[in-house]
Amino acid sequence: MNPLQAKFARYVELDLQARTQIDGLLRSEGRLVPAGADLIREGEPIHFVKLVIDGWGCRYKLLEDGRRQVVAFLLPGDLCNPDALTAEAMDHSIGALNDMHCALIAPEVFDRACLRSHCLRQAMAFDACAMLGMQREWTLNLAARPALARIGALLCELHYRLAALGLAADGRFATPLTQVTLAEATGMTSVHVNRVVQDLRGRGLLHWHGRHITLPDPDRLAQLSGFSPRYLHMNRFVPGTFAGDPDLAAKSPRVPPRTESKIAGAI
Amino acid sequence: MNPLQAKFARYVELDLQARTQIDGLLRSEGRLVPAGADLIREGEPIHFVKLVIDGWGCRYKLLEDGRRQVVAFLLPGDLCNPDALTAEAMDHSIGALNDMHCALIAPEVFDRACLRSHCLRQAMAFDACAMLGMQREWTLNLAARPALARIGALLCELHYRLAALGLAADGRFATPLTQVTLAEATGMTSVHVNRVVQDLRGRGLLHWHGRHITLPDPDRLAQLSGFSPRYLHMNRFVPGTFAGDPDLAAKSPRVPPRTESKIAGAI
DNA sequence: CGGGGTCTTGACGTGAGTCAATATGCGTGG
DNA sequence: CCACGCATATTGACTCACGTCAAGACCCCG
Repeated sequence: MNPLQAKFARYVELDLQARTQIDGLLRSEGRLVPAGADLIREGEPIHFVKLVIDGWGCRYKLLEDGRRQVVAFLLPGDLCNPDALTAEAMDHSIGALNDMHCALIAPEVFDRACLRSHCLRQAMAFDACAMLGMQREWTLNLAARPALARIGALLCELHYRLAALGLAADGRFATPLTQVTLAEATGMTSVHVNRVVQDLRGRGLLHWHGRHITLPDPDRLAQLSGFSPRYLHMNRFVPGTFAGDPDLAAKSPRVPPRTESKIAGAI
Repeated sequence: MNPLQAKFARYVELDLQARTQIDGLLRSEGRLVPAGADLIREGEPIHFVKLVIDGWGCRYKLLEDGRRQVVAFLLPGDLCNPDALTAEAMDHSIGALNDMHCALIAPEVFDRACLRSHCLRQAMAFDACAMLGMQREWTLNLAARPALARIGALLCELHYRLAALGLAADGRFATPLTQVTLAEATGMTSVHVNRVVQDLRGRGLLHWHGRHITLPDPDRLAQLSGFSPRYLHMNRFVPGTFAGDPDLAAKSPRVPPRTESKIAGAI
């Protein structure tokens, strides 16, 4: 099972037609991007739809002062440029966190595949929703949550996404993250990331040694961090890991309580 | 000229067919959402594609502690739920900042219009790029910029988007923003927003009285705030306001300098 | 065995939050 | 036309989460 198919199957049930088209896409030319290198840079034209097959990447922007801000993580199965046919120049850069295998898909090929399968089109639409949802959630995290919750929520999201791909089990997953990268993503200093990480360790919510992370109690971490996976739109995925509790799925889609606004109902 | 058409014309040249389809969409049932009310809430099903005709809205999420975080502003011509056919439940809420007129478009009608015009499809794709781009830029703002630049960049973006619609001239535009709303959007206290606003006033970069904002020197504010409109993808728009300088368009698409990474080229 | 990237730790500085009081402006009803 | 009342804006004093700086420790890899 390739990662794109694994992810898409979390959105909708894929029929044979869709799986065939996906397989077709996967047969595109491949590319190895070494750790630390860029897949594409801000301002460059977009020639291919790129798909992460293996390894992690990140979307980032450089600031005036040279710092870099990571605005998204790319995991296996993630599309780097679904908008190849539209946008003519990148408004951000994409870098590899570890050695990263990508498929380079000609935009026309990509488009044709979408035309040929309704399921695939649907899955792509879900994926776009999820990307926007993640970005919005990330905006909220940075704006509104204190350091501990911020890091906690990021770890929960990564864990959830990886679990959906079958790349995490029992709260454990391999990762190329460093505390510096985490700092670039959370808008904090690596020094402060370090202190927060130790705090999480102290609370028994995180084991992180080298290239492996374990979340011993994802539910508690999620609660502490205000993480709820709704924005990922993976309707067909309820992680076994997140609960011995079978009612989790039922409890989860709660609407946060709203202190009554002066004007009553929504439309 | 309706605002949707005005915006889309900044992405691509609209042919007659596209303009006809857009006019068709605009004839949908309308709705008035009073200031402070919600258009739709997190968790609710999506029945319509909604288009802001007049007034301002915002996307927001509520936090555990009751604060609300604004993650995007919706201006005339903005689509609230282009994903109506895909996502079954909202992962955030949409509220009106002032009295807001919306068109409620049946998803099938929306879809049909897109099918019938290639231009329209293209414009929609651009708009999706822009929405993602804005969200990423906003992520970066919150994570990496100090309060003054954060507010500056937001004001620049709003000004740019409004100017593209013809709703700002000479740096001046009408707005329902309050310092509280601005605080909810920038992840700051309204107290601190106030101090920053006064700082901006003191520097002669902002006039803000009641429901009108003027940016006396948008270029300088943009530079101070690190704002560059690339991420808005409005290729066919170079604001007169942003420059007596006709070379601005040529200068603008710069790639920020990159301190040489250990591993050389991008692909 | 050495070296660079990574992680830790401590002392100290500061931007932004908190709390709380006061002003200002505006829409409404008298 | 004026008075009241609420939303919004402003101010000052004090606190604190997180940044800065700098030194060391660790650890994997060649």
